[in-house]
Amino acid sequence: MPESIWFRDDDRPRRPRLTRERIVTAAVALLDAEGVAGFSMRALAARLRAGTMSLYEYIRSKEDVFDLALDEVIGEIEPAEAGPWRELLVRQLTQSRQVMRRHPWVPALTATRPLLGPNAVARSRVFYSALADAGLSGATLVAAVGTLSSYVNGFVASENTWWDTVRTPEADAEIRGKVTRHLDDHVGELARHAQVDDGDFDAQFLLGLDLVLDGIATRLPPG
Amino acid sequence: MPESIWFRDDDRPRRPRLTRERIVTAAVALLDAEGVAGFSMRALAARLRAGTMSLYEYIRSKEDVFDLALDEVIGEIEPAEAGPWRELLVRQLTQSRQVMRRHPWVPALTATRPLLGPNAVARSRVFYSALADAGLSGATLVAAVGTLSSYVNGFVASENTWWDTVRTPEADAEIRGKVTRHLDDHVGELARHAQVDDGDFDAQFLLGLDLVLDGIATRLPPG
DNA sequence: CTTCGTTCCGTGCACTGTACGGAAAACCGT
DNA sequence: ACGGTTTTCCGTACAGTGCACGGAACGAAG
Repeated sequence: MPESIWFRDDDRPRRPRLTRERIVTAAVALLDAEGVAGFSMRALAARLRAGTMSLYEYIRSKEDVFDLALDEVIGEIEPAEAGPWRELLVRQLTQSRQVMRRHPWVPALTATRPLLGPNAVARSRVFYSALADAGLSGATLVAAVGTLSSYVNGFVASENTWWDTVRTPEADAEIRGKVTRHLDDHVGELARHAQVDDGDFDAQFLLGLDLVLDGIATRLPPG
Repeated sequence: MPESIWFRDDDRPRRPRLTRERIVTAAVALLDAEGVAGFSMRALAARLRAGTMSLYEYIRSKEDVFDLALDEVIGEIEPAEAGPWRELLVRQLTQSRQVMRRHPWVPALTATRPLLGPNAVARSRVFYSALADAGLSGATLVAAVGTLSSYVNGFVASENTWWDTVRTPEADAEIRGKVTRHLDDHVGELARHAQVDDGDFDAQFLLGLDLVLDGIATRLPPG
């Protein structure tokens, strides 16, 4: 009795080789490995041992895949739960940065497309409600949230491009020196302590974040 | 006497049809008209009424063109001269935003590549010296500058993607409503005053900017 | 077994960036 | 005026892209 209920799996009456999930997972892996430039539908299909056009049963276009992959990795950010607004936001944003470092292609994509996926809006709500609880509302609330996410995005974007310029296959030290000298020549000693010098991005990140948070704090109602 | 000194132009003994400048100008125009996705070397060459491969006498790759076009439009930002640090920065950043609105492809490109062109570093120096004069230095100075440029980039990027989603050929109002409702459903009334509702980006921009500047102000030495 | 909807995918098309090598033109020394 | 060199121009070609189309293979239902 092979078709007995005990041997069937009614959760998935159809069991296609491909699924949207499998595609998205593979897309994230491919983007991690090759970057946006190295990403192609053919390479994605190859990774899944499938024909290229099979993918199009599950997604409408390459753009779709980008949107899905983006929301997928945004899902890796676990929403912070409770705590004072400031610590909560620091935790949340630190995690965001970690995710974007793990998936360096994220800032490039977020710059082009609106983030409307379920995970994105869920994370966004964390910011809104944290700051609303703290006492913000209206346009100020929107400005605060926007500023915070702009900050993470911008910071990690420049962090990534810095590693990219330095991590080029050859000439690790040579290029590093070249760029540093280039900047030194033109910006002068003002940027002496720029990331360029030491790559201490962790400290810089928290420093800038504190700055923004201080700005937000001035907008909070007294108490 | 056609070769008389009065009819010659000794400034340019060689006078090629193409020049790097002409290419860059055309590239900016093409990017303005078609966006990053619609930009191609063939289209660029066509705009210059030249063969595609002629371009490669003057630039090494498409990436080069992007870098040059980027620095070109950054040059449109006229460096603010004097004045109290805060007004100066507001002026400078407002101008940056205007330029990025005029050339909506800028945020997408800055997210990927380091800004090392002459105009970019010149503008960057304006920020550094303004804040240095105000009393910042070291890592705090770097953090402040980074935060400010992240803010403009991020703000305009989301501003642009918003216009893109809404300005889609068909269904101006329909899509607008769809997205608004989508966000309303998930983020709830917290974002009621989001850009989504009214598109009053100017006010929002200044609001967020003030927030960041307040944060910076807390780092200034007393006096 | 037939029918029908789903899944898979080979082929083809228009288009991309750019390597290569040759034609044409502009310059220079005689 | 003429040969040689260098600079400018670009046609062709190649490997790659996203995806439209239409057919094959398969599973479930009648």
